[in-house]
Amino acid sequence: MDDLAAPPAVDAETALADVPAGHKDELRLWLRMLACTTLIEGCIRRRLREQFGTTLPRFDMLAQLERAPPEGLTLGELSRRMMVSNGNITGLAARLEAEGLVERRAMQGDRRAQVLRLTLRGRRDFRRQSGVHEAWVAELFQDLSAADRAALFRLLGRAKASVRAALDREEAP
Amino acid sequence: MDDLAAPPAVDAETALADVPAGHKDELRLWLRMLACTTLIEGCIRRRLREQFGTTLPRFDMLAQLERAPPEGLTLGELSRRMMVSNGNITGLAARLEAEGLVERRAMQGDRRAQVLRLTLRGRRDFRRQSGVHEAWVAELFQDLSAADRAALFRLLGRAKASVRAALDREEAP
DNA sequence: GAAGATTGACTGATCAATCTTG
DNA sequence: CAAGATTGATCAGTCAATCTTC
Repeated sequence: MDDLAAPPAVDAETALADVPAGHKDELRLWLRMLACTTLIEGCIRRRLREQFGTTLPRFDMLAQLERAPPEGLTLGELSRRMMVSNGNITGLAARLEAEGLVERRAMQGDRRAQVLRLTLRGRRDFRRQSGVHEAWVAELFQDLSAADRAALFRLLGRAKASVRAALDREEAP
Repeated sequence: MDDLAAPPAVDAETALADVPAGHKDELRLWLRMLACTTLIEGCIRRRLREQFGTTLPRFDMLAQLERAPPEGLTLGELSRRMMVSNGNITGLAARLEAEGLVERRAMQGDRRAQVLRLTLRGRRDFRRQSGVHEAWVAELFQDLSAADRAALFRLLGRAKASVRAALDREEAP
């Protein structure tokens, strides 16, 4: 049985009909952004599983490696680019290596580091998936006008800058 | 995409058969939205852990229950509002119940369903956390002008509608 | 049969601790 | 000591199967 068969009639943002005043606007903005992202992410995860038998983190790792320099990336660099922890990368890389989609080499000049590269099969698998994935995303946004998409892109850029600034303030007071 | 071995006529696949590959901007929009959300979520998760020793899913469940009717919510209703699977809710509720933040009752009239409510302690804990949480979010967006926040909120609403429309098309062709 | 909930196997994510190398 | 990577414990999340009740 599919637990998530019926799309939710109510989500976190919609359910926030009545929060106390204060910084309610920012909170509503955040909840709407989160709801939007969660919807898209859930759809893409489901389709990746149904149509390719894979998952989003695996797809992401292949995507990072595909657009990386041919010599590959270290696990640490992957960790930073994918914005996940180091330990997470270790396990993910191990699974992909076991399936022959990725290969690791010792980095010359630094015997602590490992460099990860796509194998031929990994590259082929990813290429087969990425075009379809791109079309899914386009389909999800198709009811949004080009002008709205452009405006949204720009505003998200500013939002990201605002968040990064806050994080910088946090660690350098 | 594989032109030859066309799988059975799923609507999604038909739609992406004729993709003229100009969808890079939708992909960039999605990746930026995801990055923005991930940044904020990571910050909030970290602060919840550091300052309150709790996690985002726990906080979310308490938040849903706090603004729910006094008789509480069923696990299924929580599942829909939090946009996570039923099985996930079961475990989460069990952990919160074990700590005395939440209590469950049989629903009268339907012996399949369980109703979840905040305990007094759960309500007190959540109230202590939620104001601070709201301030965190406001702080993260503080470099964004009120006009930009309003515009972003509106555009995210349209984006969400577009995604929901695509999901509806998917299951009712 | 359908719906609410639970369970089990699994992937994935985090942190804290550790090992190795620089 | 610092940095790269790995390990172990724990929490979350999914799906698929199952049980009970409607």
